[in-house]
Amino acid sequence: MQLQLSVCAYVFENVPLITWNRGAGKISSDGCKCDSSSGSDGAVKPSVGTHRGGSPADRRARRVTIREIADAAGVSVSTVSHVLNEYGDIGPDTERRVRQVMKEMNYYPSSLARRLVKKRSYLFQLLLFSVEGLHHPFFYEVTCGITDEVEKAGYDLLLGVKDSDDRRWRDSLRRCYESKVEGIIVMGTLPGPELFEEIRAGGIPTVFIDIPYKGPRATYVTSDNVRGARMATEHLISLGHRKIAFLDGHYMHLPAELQSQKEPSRSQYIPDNPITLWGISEARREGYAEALDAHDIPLDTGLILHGDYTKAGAKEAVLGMLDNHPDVTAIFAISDVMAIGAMQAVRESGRKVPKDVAVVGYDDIESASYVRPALSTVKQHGEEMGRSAVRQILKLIGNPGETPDKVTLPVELVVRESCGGVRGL
Amino acid sequence: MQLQLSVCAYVFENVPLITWNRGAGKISSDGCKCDSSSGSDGAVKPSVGTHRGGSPADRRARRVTIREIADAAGVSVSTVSHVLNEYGDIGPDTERRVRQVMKEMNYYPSSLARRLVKKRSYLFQLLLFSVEGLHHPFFYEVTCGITDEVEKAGYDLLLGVKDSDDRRWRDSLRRCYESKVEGIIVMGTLPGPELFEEIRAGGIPTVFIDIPYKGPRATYVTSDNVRGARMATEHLISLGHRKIAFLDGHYMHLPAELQSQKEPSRSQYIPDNPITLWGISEARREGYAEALDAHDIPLDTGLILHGDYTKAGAKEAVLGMLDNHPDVTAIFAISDVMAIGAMQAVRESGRKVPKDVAVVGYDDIESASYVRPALSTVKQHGEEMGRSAVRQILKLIGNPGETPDKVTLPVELVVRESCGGVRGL
DNA sequence: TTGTAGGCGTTATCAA
DNA sequence: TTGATAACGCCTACAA
Repeated sequence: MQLQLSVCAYVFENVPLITWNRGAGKISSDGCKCDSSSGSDGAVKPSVGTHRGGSPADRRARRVTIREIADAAGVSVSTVSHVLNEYGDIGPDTERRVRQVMKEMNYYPSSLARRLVKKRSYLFQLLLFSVEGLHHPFFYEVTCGITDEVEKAGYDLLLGVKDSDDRRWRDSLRRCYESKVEGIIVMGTLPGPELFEEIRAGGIPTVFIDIPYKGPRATYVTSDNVRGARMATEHLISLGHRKIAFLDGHYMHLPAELQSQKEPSRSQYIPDNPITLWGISEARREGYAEALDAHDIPLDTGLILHGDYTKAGAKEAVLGMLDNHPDVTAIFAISDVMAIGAMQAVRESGRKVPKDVAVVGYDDIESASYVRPALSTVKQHGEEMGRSAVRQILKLIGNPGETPDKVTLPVELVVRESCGGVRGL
Repeated sequence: MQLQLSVCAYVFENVPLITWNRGAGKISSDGCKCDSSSGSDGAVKPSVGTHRGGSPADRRARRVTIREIADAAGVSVSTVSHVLNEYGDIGPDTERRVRQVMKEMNYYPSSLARRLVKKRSYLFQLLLFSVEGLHHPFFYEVTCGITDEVEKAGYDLLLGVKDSDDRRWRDSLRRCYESKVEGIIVMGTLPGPELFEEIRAGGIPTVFIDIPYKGPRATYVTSDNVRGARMATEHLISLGHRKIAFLDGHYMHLPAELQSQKEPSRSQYIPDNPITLWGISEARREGYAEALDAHDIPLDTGLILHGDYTKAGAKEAVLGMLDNHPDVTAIFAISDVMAIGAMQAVRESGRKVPKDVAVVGYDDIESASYVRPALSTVKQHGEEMGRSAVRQILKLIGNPGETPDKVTLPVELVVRESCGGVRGL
């Protein structure tokens, strides 16, 4: 009863009868607009002759326009527009009256019209390329960061999710062009390198998240993957491990000639090259290699595994390795999901985590703190990455001409139980 | 080199010089539009006099318009429009020529303009209310389902995420009104019951996900929470348990007079009432009660705990209960996160899962299969819920007048290890 | 301080 | 089969 009452009160307050009457085809009690059938025009102000009858397929509720507000308030449309946009050049009582009418008539200016006339869409597009059955590790966090920042900047955010192996990704871009979005944020596993070319040709400011591509109007934000991997590896080293396996995911979409190289060197990262391609996978391997190098541990390519970013893939890879390299005492996986698969493999081989084999992951997904032993890992700041991506787009828009450099966010080593380093060795 | 080449090829193919030239302020080689400074008009067709100089702040790349296509192709705008919308009443060579020009000039029709004139936004809004530090259990899946279905229907999706305790949620709705979105999908933990009233007053077709509210233009999709809870509980019963605790989350935003009742009865679910409020929490408790009832097990209110949907809250609640009711042999938690907290509590109390205390959760989050013992749980079909939500909106739009009934999707009991029911007792 | 008029890039309605 | 023209709802000079 309580609730019922308040609902009614609300309706009466915000949906004035004048509107209802119009919608129902009755005679309007104010203003000057009449149905096309009735020619009587006894209104106070005839105003300009742009009035016409209701549109044909008008089954949905009529929307109030600025003109109606103007008529009802007895002022011109520009006056209404000026109070709407707070020009501050409208007389106080005029403004009051206009605002009053707007509220009474439940008026919301059409951003569609506004955008058209302003020649700006105030729209960003978030494009997520997802792999079937594989959660993006921090889509949720990134999304929260993006939406918040986008809203603060006065933009709206369009969301699109596409399967990475869906060949129709060009449609998504076409929609971006038709919507005239002012910026694009791309994340996930790309459907292919052609996307870069398309983005480049499109010319819309684009920020990639965790995808190292820099073009004329495109840049990226990522976290310090080299450092994160190095921290993880060095932590293991500090715990006394020297035979440390590296559990890789898969290669990014690199040009063919780079893909074939199994061991890309740091030199492939060419900051001056407008098209820079260097996957996070490579970055983390680099960090791993750096750590080993710094401690004079030779890099054994036999200890570099590929888990395809899945739990099952990781499990299989680790099981195989444990056979060939029974002396391995630690595994650094570049994703938590693979780390969890690795832990299962270790156990299935009859060993214990972390006593026999220590494991460190990457991402700090929710599960990392739930599994037992709790997974040590490298935490990225997803929300901040999202916020940062939006800020980069804003820069790209405000400063065409110069492309901001990539943003590298700090990471954090989260030591839990799986590396055996909580207290002493 | 390979890549470099293809990029260049692409640029040349799709961004014809004519456009570049214009952008650079040089003389256009075709068409009839000139810079405001130059008055020479030696074009083929003078066409209508709507030409004006470049807009003031035109630092961004000029967008090609339908008029320019028309001029370049030597036809009228309506002809281009007809080609664009496939009216099928254009001569084959005219059409070919127009299409050719569109491709050459890299033309993408403005959906902004189209939407304005069509008086339809082709926009849906997804509104997620998120609680700080609490992931929605299947936001990812739901989102995938929604985006796919939305795109199929020819709509675009606007995304907004708001903190549940953010008082500014009305802003999000205002933006919906200004964008003239045709439908809203709401999910998460609502900031308060006033939202229902606002949604109702707004009159935009709305579908809630897992929030049981039905109004004049609003309905909801959920999964069969009563059945899911009943299945989970009965599974426990079939395993021989009779002292089964129920680990609740918290109450939905119910009207005050309902909130005070600690034990809402089924009768509160009134399908005929336009405003139906019944949280998933209540539904699952109902299923739990049904199961007990069907097996003549008395419901002990002392076994109903509140974990506040967090791991820590659940842990604390279970720890307390284990003290007071040491005879409890099973726990049914209405979220996996709480189930995981419960398992930790059980262990900390010196008991084993599932030997001493069996645990079943709800949601089937990723972690459920990662924890040990792997968590038995009730799986909901998030993606399908998303798809379904979109379809309901489509119905609501196509059929104003009648509001489709709520959609209840089936659930699945996933038996893993935590209930001890994998093989025998 | 307020009003008039033109235009944003489409589609729709007629007319040719 | 094609073309001219009036909206769509708003913003913005410029005029009064």
